[in-house]
Amino acid sequence: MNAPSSRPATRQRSALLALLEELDGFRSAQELHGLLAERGERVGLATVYRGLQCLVEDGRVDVLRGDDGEASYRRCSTVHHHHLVCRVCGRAVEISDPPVERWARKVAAEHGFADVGHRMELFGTCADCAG
Amino acid sequence: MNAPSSRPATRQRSALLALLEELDGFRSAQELHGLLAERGERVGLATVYRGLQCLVEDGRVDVLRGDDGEASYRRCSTVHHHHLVCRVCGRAVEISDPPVERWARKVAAEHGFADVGHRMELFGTCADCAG
DNA sequence: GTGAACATGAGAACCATTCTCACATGGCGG
DNA sequence: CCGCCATGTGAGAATGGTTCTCATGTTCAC
Repeated sequence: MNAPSSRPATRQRSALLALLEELDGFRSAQELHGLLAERGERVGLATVYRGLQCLVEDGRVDVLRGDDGEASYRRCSTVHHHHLVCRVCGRAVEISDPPVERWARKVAAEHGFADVGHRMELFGTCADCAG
Repeated sequence: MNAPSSRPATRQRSALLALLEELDGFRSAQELHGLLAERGERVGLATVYRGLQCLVEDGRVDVLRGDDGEASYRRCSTVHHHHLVCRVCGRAVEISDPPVERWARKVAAEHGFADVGHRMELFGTCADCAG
C-alpha cells in the first residue's frame, strides 16, 4: 500500500522519500537537498528535482509556490485536501472542507465556467513559532 | 479617487496602467511588455516590472503565480476578493465569499495558529473558450 | 548472469526576474 | 520660464531556481 509508482527503487529515491516522511512541513528542493547531504546521503540536486516531480505526479507529495515563486514540497495524503501552513517554520496541517468544494462549483457555474478546480491555502503562525 | 501613489506619472507608467485597465484577464509581465510594444509604446522590460511592483504595493493590481512559477498581473478592485480564472485565456471574475473568511479563522484557531491569512482561486474554462 | 531500459550527477542551459549604472525626465523653487 | 536634483528609465549583466544534456552507473526481467 505504499508504492503506486512503477519506477525503480534506488538509494536516492528511498532516501528522499524517507526524509519527506519524517518532515511535517513544506521544504524547498534545495532545502531537501541540503538535509540529505547533512545526513550523509549524497544525492545530486537534479535527482532531488526529478524525484520530487515523480512523487508529485503520483500524488504522494504536494507542491506550494511561495510568493517569491520558489516551490516547496511536503509528503501528503492522496485524498483531496487543503493546507494550513505556518509562515515561519513551514509546518502544515491538512484540512478538508466540503462546503467550499460545493460553493466553488456553484459560483463557477453561475459565471458560465466549466471544468472547475480550485486552490486554497490558509497561512498563519503556529503555536510553537508564536511563543 | 484614482491615484493613491505619490510617484511621478510618466509616459511609461500611464501606458502600463491604461493597458491594464483595458484587459480583463491575468497577463504575465512579458506579455504586457509585448502588448505595449504592439501598440507602439516603447517601454523597457525592467520598467514594466518596476511599474507592476508599485501597482501591487498600492493594491491596485493583483498577482497570481502560475504552476510554472510565472507571475501574472491584473487590474483589480482594492477590497478583499478572490478570483475565478479561465485556464485558457486568463480572463478573471472577482468573487467574494464571507463564509470562507469566517471558516478560515475558525479552522486556524482550532489548530492554534495566529495571524491567519488565506489565498484561494477558482479555475475553469470560460464560456467563450469552451465553445 | 546479461542486456536493455532507465536513473544518476556535474555542469551547462534556461528563463523570469532583479540589479547596475549612465542617462533622461519631471516637478518644484526661484 | 529656467535650472536643479531627486527620481524614473533602459540596455544589458547578474541572479537564482529549475531543467536539460550526456556520459556513466544501476536495476530488474528473463
